[in-house]
Amino acid sequence: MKAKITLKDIARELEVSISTVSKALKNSEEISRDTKEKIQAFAKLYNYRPNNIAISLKNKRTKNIGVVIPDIVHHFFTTVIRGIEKYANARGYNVIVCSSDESFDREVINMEMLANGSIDGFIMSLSSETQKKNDYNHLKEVTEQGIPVVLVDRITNEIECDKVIIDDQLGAYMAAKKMIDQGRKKIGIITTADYLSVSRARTEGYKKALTEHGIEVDESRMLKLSSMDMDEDLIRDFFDSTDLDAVLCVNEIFAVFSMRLAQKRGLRIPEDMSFIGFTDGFLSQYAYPSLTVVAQHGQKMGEISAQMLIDKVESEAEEETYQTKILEPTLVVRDSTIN
Amino acid sequence: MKAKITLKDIARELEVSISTVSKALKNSEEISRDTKEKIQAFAKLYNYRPNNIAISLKNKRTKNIGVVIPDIVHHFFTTVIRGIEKYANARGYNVIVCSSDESFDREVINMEMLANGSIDGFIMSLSSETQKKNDYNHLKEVTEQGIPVVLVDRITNEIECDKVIIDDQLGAYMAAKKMIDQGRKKIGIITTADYLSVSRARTEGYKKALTEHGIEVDESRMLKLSSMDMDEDLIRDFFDSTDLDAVLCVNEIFAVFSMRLAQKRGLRIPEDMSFIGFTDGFLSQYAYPSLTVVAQHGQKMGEISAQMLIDKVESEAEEETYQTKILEPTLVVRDSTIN
DNA sequence: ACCCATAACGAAAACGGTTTCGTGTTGATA
DNA sequence: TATCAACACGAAACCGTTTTCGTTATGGGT
Repeated sequence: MKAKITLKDIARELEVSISTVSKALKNSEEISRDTKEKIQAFAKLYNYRPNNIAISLKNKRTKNIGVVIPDIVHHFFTTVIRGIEKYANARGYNVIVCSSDESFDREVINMEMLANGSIDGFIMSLSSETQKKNDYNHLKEVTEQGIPVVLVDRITNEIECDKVIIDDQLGAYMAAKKMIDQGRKKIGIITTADYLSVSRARTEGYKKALTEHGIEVDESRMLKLSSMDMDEDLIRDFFDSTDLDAVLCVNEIFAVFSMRLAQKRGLRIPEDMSFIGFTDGFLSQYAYPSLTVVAQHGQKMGEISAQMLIDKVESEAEEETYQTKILEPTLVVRDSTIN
Repeated sequence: MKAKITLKDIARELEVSISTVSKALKNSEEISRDTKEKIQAFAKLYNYRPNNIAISLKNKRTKNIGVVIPDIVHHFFTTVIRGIEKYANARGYNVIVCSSDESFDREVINMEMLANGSIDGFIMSLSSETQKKNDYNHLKEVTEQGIPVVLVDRITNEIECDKVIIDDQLGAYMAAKKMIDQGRKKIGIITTADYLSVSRARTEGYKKALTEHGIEVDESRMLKLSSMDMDEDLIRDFFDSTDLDAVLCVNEIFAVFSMRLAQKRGLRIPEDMSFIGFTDGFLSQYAYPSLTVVAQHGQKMGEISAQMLIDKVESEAEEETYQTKILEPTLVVRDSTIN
């Protein structure tokens, strides 16, 4: 086991000072050709690498960014992470991932763990519990310390910071309109409670599309689940008690499960009933029939978030200007809708 | 913006020395009751938190663990990450996630980025390119520096370190046997090239089950894709040219896609053809029909890896003993097989 | 009055770098 | 020969902690 070599080791071995070694390795003009070559050769030979921690302490820059998301396993969030990771790595940053598991407490704990020097900034998506409690003091504390934050997808207006979202309302509108254009009249929606920013927006888009096209919004056609977790019984009851010819779902799991329910009842998809979900994941692609979805471009959102964050981290400027980037969703048409 | 407060700030403000503040905050017996109370109150008031980076530099311990995996979006790996993150967090560690994207170069770069003090140890799953090249010098360098490594799922015998895998051969054996017990005779397998440790083991398990039950292994019933990426055309050709009544697939995507192909050809599942995949993800649960799978218990694997790593990191002992933990897979029977 | 243990605190080194500011040695110039 | 710039390098501060090892008082014991 050969231990890591430090500047001090090189200095001792070559009988020069630490500063000389440091400068030589940075190819400083201050050091003579001979000395530089000697030191650089020695460093190469012993595979010298500067200690990141020491550099972080000196620069007060860690080149780490903290990512706090509600769920690592959910497809959408994994694509966001991939986007963040990809962009961040390209700029020499590492990504520390923490899952809040939709829990307020875990979100707070994770942020506190990271906020004491471990990271240069946060990218986060609020846990459902946080959105429900509407308590953002942990975010306020962090921003007040001057740590940049980018909120992505699940955001709040209570915090002033950069934000990246897709236009959920437009996405739902596009989906509902697609169904309307296909002649559907009895369009249902399976969504979650309104405290989730994205669900609220999607529900609004759905309503807007209906009213704009002269279809009355019927509350009995709207199922609001209490969380993003699957509740098979509630969905079953909903299908039993409601007469529908199209269903919009706020995620792909609800949609695919609903399709199976419909199929088991002998309905043909999309002839008898059409389906559209949110999130363009494997489930949608490989479901049978394949699912038409509103694609959220998670990877793109991740990349943009990372870019906004790193730009802010590296900008000297003290300007307190924040922007909200709104991406346009895309309707990916597959076999669960006509056409 | 209230900047972070340091020991020095407290010391200056209270007109004591830095050492006194440090000791007082650790409730050292050396410091008088009065002084401690005063300092602790002040620290609480100004919300003092020690700087992690400084502590890391001092202790040569970061409380970070580096995770390098081939793909963040793949369901199995996300469950592994979740397990790691869950366990690590409970023990006060953070998780730095890097994706190698199945690329050797990215794997090397990521490890080098992290190996210079940023982490206390690695948990990794080899990229397919690495397994193909069979080049593990980057791992050797890291272990030689005394950085603990735990390999998970995609492992190699070339490196001595702790390992966590599931018994892939057994998993495939169980799956094939299930099909045989149901009277299937023409059992195919869709797998990937043998350089992937897991695929090799699965193929062996499949062969073993067949030969043990008097079924001849027919190479024409074995499709070996060059990578984990979906190749729709090759699978289509395979189905066109091969007479099968059951198919084992090394992941759930291959399986679900294959099921759709079979369905499109008018075959009934599981009556005419049965399917079993690996990885118990959403796809398997919500496919139609739902897919029987060999569950790999990714989260459990992650937790165990994290435990092994952290135990090693925190153990003073210089013992060079490594263990390989082999988990048993579970067959999750659903509707793509009879029963 | 002297010795010494003890309590309470501070100085300083250390972790591994970066960077500013000397400083001693050249050689050229006036 | 005195002056001075340029060159090549070293000393030391600094980032924020922890920790060892003093160093003062104070008071008790004799």
